[in-house]
Amino acid sequence: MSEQTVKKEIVEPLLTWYNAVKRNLPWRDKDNAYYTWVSEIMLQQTRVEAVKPYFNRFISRLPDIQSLAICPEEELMKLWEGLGYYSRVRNMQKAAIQIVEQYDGHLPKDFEKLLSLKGIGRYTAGAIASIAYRIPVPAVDGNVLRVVTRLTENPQDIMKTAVRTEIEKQLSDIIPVLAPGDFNQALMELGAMVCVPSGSPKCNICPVKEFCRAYISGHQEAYPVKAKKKSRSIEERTVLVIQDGCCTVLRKRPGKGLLAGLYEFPNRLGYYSRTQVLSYVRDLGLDPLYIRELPDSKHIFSHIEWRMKAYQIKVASLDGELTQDFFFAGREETQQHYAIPSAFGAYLKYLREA
DNA sequence: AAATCGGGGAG
DNA sequence: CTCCCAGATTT
Repeated sequence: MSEQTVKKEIVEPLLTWYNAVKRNLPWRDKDNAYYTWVSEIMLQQTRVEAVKPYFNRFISRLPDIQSLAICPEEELMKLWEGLGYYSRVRNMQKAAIQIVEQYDGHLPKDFEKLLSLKGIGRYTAGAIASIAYRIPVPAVDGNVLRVVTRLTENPQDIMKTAVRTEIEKQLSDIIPVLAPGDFNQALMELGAMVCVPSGSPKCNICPVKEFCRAYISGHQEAYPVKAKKKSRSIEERTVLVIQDGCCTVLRKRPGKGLLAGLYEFPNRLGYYSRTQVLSYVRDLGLDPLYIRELPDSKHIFSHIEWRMKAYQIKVASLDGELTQDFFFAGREETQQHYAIPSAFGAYLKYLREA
């Protein structure tokens, strides 16, 4: 027996429930498509609570698409520092430039045109179109996939593209023309607050439980179905906090790959001994005066885990140039201008000991 | 279709 | 620990 489709009867109770209990979020009900865009990019794979402190600061500094388009890279990355998935903000700036050039600085009021912009996929295009412009298109994120697979007891793997496409089609058939944005947000709000991903869903307070096959059968926890993730690989690294009288050595990471274009303490793959570290520091053109070990730390990315051993090395003040991309930076200068990812968070405190 | 890309909170 | 989060892009 094939799974049934999501019922049109959920629309009204869902909208009523949403209007009664929705959270007051900084980007919600603001009638500004740019705010919707920024919030949706920040919210990709990121919890509402994590986004809150970033959103207002970002909007204050970059209040419109034009200002985003011309923002210097260092400042842009600093605004995103700690939020992760840094290509999101780089893509957003590329799109902003395109919007200024092609659309007179206004987000296009068209799903396909939104979809063609950098960093805007099917979910985000649907969210902006429906929330900011009342265009009746679905916006299927992880919340919606969970809610809908429970409503319909859909046993398919939600990671498969075909499943999401099918759910988009089902939702397209019931999405209310008068309030598409509220409907999409209501599904997401329900997923975040009631039909939750961790722990038991709060079916007792669900406005659409009577239309939910999983609730009726008591199999809520069986959905959504999702293939198990591949396990993370482990990388052993040695992190170097190299300092003269005032400053600490930093490096700008390559423009592609992990943490692209962010700043970091010099670090090497593998665990180095003191002797190996001193040899490496001399190779950089520096004159080490003394060395001590710092506490180990660990950082978990989505697909890699760094296990870090670290050293603090005092070096003589330098006359000439450092090799490669390395440079000395003061503490204040670093905090103001250089975005350093959380992976190095355990060693930021030593910036002050330069 | 699978891999890459961050960081933090919940259980 | 594992899993997930208002996913998109690259390979």
